[in-house]
Amino acid sequence: MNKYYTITELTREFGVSTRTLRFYEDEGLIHPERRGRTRLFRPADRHLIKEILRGRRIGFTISEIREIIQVYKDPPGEMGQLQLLMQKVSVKRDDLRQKRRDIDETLAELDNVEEACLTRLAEIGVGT
Amino acid sequence: MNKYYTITELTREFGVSTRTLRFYEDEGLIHPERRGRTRLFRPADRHLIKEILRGRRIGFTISEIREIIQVYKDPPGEMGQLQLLMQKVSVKRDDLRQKRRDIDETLAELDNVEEACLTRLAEIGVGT
DNA sequence: GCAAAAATTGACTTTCACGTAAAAGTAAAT
DNA sequence: ATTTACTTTTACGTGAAAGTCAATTTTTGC
Repeated sequence: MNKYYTITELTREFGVSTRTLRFYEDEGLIHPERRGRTRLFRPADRHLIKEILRGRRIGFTISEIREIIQVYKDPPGEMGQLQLLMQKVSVKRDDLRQKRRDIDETLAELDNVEEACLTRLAEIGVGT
Repeated sequence: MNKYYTITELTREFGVSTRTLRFYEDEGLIHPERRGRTRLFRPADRHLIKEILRGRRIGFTISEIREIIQVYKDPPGEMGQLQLLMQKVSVKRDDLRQKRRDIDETLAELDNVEEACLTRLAEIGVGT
């Protein structure tokens, strides 16, 4: 069996264009197999794409995403590299925590906006 | 009294360039006063900049930020506009919630990365 | 086995959010 | 009065992440 996905199956599933997936391949994020020139995506590729898009949603750059993926494939063996990586992880973590605070604050603001809207609607509604 | 801020004071406080603040003015996000040609920022401007940067951190575009700011200055008076706005708010909210999930998942992943690093370090440390 | 649909490559274009350089005006301090 | 530190406008440049277009293959359905 060993299911394969075509490129358009995946573009439909994830709502991205073929150009995007090819771009990710060019950037070395994914390595779909080939039958001739045609790309064949395996479940592993599909999973990777999921992770890529998640990274994208929270604002990681392509190279940041690439870096994370690299770690999984081949964790650095050298001491210095490892320490550097851990530093980066720590920075990223702080960054993400800040983002979460930002999101919470913005969500609260959106609540305000909504309430203001409802009030307005009520006013208008009464006047009609 | 009525404190004014110079542009560089604010760039230092927020870690952005003058170009950035001027750009935000060009984009209609802020409207600092002028003494001659020189910009004078009031506390209100400073506060707005804070909000803009928060929006930026979570990936809002300039026009999305502009939209939110607009609502505060001048909530739409027309019914249709209001409903449209509320729809947008609802979409944004969903978007932000998704982002928060993404962040949580990524934080968990970073924990894994870190642990893998620590394990590696221990291995190497022993071998030395 | 042949047409239609789908996939490929390559080059060019676009959008966003500023960066950068140039040339000149201001303002306070020495 | 001159230096020093900012500030201004104008205008072109840039990098990331794709979008678009065109000209070929390749695959699939019948």
